[in-house]
Amino acid sequence: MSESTDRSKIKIEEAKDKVIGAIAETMDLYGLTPSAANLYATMYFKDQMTLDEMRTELEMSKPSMSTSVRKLQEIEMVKKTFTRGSRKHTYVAEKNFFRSFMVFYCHMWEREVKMNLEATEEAQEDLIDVIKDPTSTPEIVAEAKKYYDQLEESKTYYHWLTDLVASIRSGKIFEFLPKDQQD
Amino acid sequence: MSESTDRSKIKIEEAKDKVIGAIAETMDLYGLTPSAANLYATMYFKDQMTLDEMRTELEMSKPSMSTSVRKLQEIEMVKKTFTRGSRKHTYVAEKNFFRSFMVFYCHMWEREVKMNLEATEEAQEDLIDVIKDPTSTPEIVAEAKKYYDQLEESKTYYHWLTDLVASIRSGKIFEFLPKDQQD
DNA sequence: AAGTTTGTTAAAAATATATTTAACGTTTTT
DNA sequence: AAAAACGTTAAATATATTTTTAACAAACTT
Repeated sequence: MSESTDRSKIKIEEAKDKVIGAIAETMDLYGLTPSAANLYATMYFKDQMTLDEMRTELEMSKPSMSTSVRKLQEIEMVKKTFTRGSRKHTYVAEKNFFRSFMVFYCHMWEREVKMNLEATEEAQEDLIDVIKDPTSTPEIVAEAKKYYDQLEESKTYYHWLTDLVASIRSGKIFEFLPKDQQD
Repeated sequence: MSESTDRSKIKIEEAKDKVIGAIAETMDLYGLTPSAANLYATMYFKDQMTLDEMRTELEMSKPSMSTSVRKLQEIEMVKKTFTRGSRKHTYVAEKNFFRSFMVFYCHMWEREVKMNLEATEEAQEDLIDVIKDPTSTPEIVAEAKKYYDQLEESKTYYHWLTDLVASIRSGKIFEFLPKDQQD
C-alpha cells in the first residue's frame, strides 16, 4: 500500500472525526453521557456495529457500550437489526436528523405538557376551592384569583406546544417550512 | 387571624408548590442545576426578589443564589430590575413561556447549526481533496464520495433548523400555529 | 455435559457537578 | 474613618454521575 493511499485514508478519518466531534458535543448538550454521545456520532458513519466493534473502536468497556446503546435505543437514535449467521447483536444508527429531531423533541415536549398541565390543573382546583370558600377574606380571594389567572394564561403555551408536536408528528409543519429550502 | 384564613393560605401555598415542583423538574431536564431550577420556579410566582429573599425562601446559601440567578440571566429567564431606594439588586422572572421557549431553543439550535455546519463543511473540503487527488485509488475515492454525499444530505436538516429559528424569532410561526387555539 | 461466547447486572472506582463555607473587595452608612 | 451591608470569587465539601472491573446468566458449540 502506497504512502499517498495512507495519506488519503488518514485524511478521510480526519474529515469524519471533525464531524464526529461536533455531533458528539451536540448530543452531550442534549443530555447524553459522553460515551453514548461518542458512540452515536461514531455509528453515524457506519453501516452497522456490534458491541465488540464499538468497544474496539471507542476503546471503552463493554458494559459502557451496552448501557450506551440501550439508552440510544430508548430515544430511538439506534435500532437493533437482525443479522443472520452471527450470534452478535448488530445495531444501526438513525441517520435521518429530521427523524431524530422529531422523536427527541416530541417526547420531551409531550412529557413537559403532561406534567406541567396536570400540576397546573390540580393547582387551579385548589385555588377555586379557596376562592369559593365563604370564610376566605377578600385579600386571600384576590391572591388566589391572581394565581389562577396566571396559570390560566400559561395554559396557552402548553396547548401551543401540543399543537407543535402534532404538526411535527404529522409532517404538516413541512408544508409551512419545507425541507429543501436552499441556504 | 382565623384558622380558616390559615387553611386558605396553606392551600394557596400547596397549589403554588405543585406547579413549582413541575416547573423545576422540567427546567432540571433542560439542563439547569436543581438550585437554579427551583429558583426560577419560585420566582415565577413572585413579582420580584432580592438575593436575600431567595436565600430565605429556598433555604440555600447566598453564593448558590448568586450563581443561579446569573445563570438564569444568561438564558434570559430572569432580568435584573432597577429598584430605587434599596441597595439590593432585584430580579424578575420571565413569565411568558413563549419568550422563554424562543430564547432557549433558538440559542440552542443556532449553536448546533453553527458548530455542526462548520465541521461538516470543513470535512467536505477534506473529502474533496481526497476525491481530486490523482494518486487516490478508486476505492478511496468511492469511500470519500460516500461520506461527502451523506454530509451533503445532512445539511438539509441544518438549513431547515435555521429556517425554524427564523420563523420563531420573527413570529411567523404563529401564523401557521396560532397561540390561542383552544384545547 | 463441559467449555465458550455473548450480553447484562452489581459493586467499586473514578470523575464531574453542585453547593457551602470562608475570605475578599466595593459601596454605603454612621 | 470605621463599621456594616451587599455581592462575588475561591477553596473545600458534599453529592451525583459516569465508567470500569468483576461476577453472573443464558445461549450456543463441541
